[in-house]
Parts: sequence; structure tokens; C-alpha cells
Amino acid sequence: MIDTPAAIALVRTASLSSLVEAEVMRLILAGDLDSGEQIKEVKIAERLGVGRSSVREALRALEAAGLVRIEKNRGAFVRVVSEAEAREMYVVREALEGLAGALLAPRISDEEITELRARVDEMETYLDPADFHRYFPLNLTFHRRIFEMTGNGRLIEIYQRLTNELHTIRRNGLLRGGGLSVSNTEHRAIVEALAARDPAAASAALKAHVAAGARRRTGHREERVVA
Amino acid sequence: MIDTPAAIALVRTASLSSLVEAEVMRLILAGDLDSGEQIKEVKIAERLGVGRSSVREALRALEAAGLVRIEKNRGAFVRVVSEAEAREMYVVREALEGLAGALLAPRISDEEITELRARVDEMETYLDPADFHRYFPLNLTFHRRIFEMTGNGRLIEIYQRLTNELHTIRRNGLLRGGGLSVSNTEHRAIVEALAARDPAAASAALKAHVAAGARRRTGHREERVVA
DNA sequence: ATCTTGTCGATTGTCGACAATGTCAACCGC
DNA sequence: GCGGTTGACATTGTCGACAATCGACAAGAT
Repeated sequence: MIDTPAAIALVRTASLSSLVEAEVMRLILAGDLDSGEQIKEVKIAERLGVGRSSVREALRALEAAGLVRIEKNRGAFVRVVSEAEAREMYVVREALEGLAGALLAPRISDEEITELRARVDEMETYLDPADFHRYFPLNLTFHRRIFEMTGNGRLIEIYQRLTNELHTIRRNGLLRGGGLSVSNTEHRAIVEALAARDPAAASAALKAHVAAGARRRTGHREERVVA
Repeated sequence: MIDTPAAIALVRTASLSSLVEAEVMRLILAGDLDSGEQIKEVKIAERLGVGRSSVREALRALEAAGLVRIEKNRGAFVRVVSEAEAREMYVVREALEGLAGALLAPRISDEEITELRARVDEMETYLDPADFHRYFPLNLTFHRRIFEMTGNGRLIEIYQRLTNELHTIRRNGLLRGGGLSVSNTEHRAIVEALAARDPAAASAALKAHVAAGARRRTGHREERVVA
């Protein structure tokens, strides 16, 4: 069973290496490939039924995207982000989220406000530590949607890239618990600042939220990350 | 005559495709490859004496870096950034420069202040429109140094990437003249805010400078870009 | 015992061959 | 002329082959 029109569009636009790239990225973000783990070309090639060239091109692209590190003659490895790098990234992320809030506040539509409120409400039902595996993706989507609503494609891209690189940190944060209700209270403050169409308040609320998340992370190094 | 240790280090760490990547990037940034121009694999391969695989890997990396656009079965092209994209990028850049100023102000050293002042002084000697080809690279370096001084590697990387993508816009801006002395006056204000170790003032000065540069750009679409 | 050296299997780096696709101009019927 | 078709050419997509390199292990020297 094949969706013919979709298949045509796919073959027309997607090269093998681009598909391999997407699949390897998925494996990394899903955690099927651990941080620091070596990615062997032939293994991927055989699993997906493609040649090594396609895999190598995909790995080069993923290296440029920051998800993979390639050492000559040694191989490709899932990139590990150090504590120091994570701190740097959180600083940048704070500024980006602040910008997103300032951009979105004046232009947000009533429908978008409703959507964000609904998302916060949904997260509210998963505050129990046992539900963290549900809360977590909702949280990611909430933040992503705010960026998407700004309509600034470049901002969205940069944020998404940063988010991808932080995947390890975020998933590691999944291991322990704490602070979910505080996090979601901050979410609500963000939405209300946006609903008030107040750029400065929205920017401040988002920056405070990210900074608090970073503090939760470094404070209890072994606790969950909820930013 | 070969510098043996350097040669060993090079062969040890640099793959052919990484060298091709650097060279093609140079060609694009230097304007030897025009915006929108097709980059033919064999042409590059023959010119550099390498196989097509190396060139293809390099192009995939450059695509991920945003400098090249690849259309399946049609080829690789030097990426063209539209007016709308340029506006988006300037918005992001304004936020990044503001962040850099806020980060740098509290930590800047006396030597760094001296360096920045010297750079502004040097630019002051090239305010004549005829000297724009001198002023321009100095301007780029001035801004880059501010980011480098923040010590935030990720911020530096994101800024550099944005700058690379804006190369076309900036060079096109070279075609006409105007506003150099205003631009450098803003530079001086930036340095003095940094010298005062005032994060808010430095951030504001940098944001204002970028915003003014963007306005100079869109205002006189055909004028020089000096941001 | 420790260090050096030689060897081997595994893996990556690079290349050219072949297939698939797009481009474009010559050609045809009208 | 003119729109459409066809076919040759240029270019890219993908693959497998071969060489270079790495890491581990064994053998030998000190």
C-alpha cells in the first residue's frame, strides 16, 4: 500500500542521503543512538539498504547540524555536549526565547492564545512525576509553537537547531523528578503576558522561565530539566 | 618546500572534503561564486584535483551551513537570501548583538577595551566612500571580535553562521555609499558603553546600531549596508 | 613485568563506473 | 511560424572497489 502522489513527491524531492539524514537524526533524538556512540557507516547502510556514499553525505550534513562529530579515519560519533557547552547554549536560548516573546506579543491571534492556553491546561494534567514522559514532549511542543507563531523562519530554525543539540541534556533530565508544577505555572504566566499583548512582559516571562530551567538543571544536577 | 610538521597535522586531521568545503566557502564569501550561481561538481573536482565524492560531501555540509542550496537532480547553487529573509535575519542578529553586549560588558578587560578603541580609530580613517573596501572588512572584524570576547562559543558560532549567510546582502551593500561616519559614531558609543562596564547600555547601543543598519539598508535599498 | 614492534581485521577515505534525470536544441506536423 | 516531441548531451545520484588508516593483540626484546 503506497500513497502514490506522496511517493512521487518524495522521489522527486528527496535524495537517499537526505532520507538517511532524517532517519539518523531520528535515531539520535529518540535516544536509540546514545551520546558518544560511534555510528558505523556500513551498519547504517545495510540497515537502510543504501550505499555508503549516501550514509557519508548524511553524516556530513548532521555534523554541520551539530548532532554528529566526525574524526578523520576514526569515525562518526553522536555528539556529546559538555556541561560548559550546555550552559552556553542556555544563555543563548534565553535570549532567543525572550526575542520570540517580544515578537509574538504584538501579533498573536485570539486563536493562538486559545491554543496555548489549551496546551498549558493539558500539561497541567500530567504534573505527576510518573507522567513525565507525557509532560516532556508537550513542553517541547509548547515552546516550539511559540517560536513558530512569531513567523520568523530564521529564528525558528536557529531555535530548532539549538533544541536538537540539547536533546541529550533534556533526556538526561528525564531521569529524575521535580518542579513540574512550578514550570507549568511559569508557562501560564507566559501565556497571559502574550494574551495581554505586552512584549516586554512576555519577553521577561520567557527569559525568566528559561533561566529558572537552567537553574533547576545546574542546581540539582541530577534532577529533571523542565525549561 | 613543505613544512613537514604542519603537513602531518593537516593530513592527520583534514579530510579532502573538509578542505573542499573550506575552499568553496571561501569562493562564495569572496564573491568568486555569485549568488544563485550553479556549482558544478566536476568543475570543482577537477579544479582541486579530487573526486566527486569529496565535492559532494563538502556541498552537503555547506548546505547544512546555509551557504548552498541543493535541488535534487538539478544541482547545487549558491544560496540567495531574499529581502524577507534578510529582514528576519537582521531581527535575530539584533537580539544576538544585544546579548553579546550584555555578556561582554561585565567581563571585558582593559586590553580588550584598548583593542576595540583602536579598531574604531582605524575605521575612522576610512570614512571616505572610496575607502569602503577597507572600512567594510574592519567593520566585520569589529563585530566579530565583540562576540569572540564574550567567550560564549555557541553564541560566536551562531553569529558567524548568520554573518556568512548575509554575505550577499553585505557585499551588495558595498555597491553604493552613505552613512559611514554615522556608523562609526555608533561604534564609538558601543565601545564606551562596554568600557563603562554597563551591560544595559552596551546591549542597547549594539541593538540600536544593528537596527540603524537595517534601516539604512531598507530605507535606501540601493545604499551601502553598514551595520 | 614492561615496552616496543609486527601483523591483522575492521573501518573509513577516495575514486571512478554506471544509471537516472534534467536541459535544450533540432525536428516534425500543422 | 509555432507548439509539441524526440533525442543527444550534460549533470547529478548511487554504488561498489580499492587504498589508507586505526586499534587490538601477539611476539619478542630488554
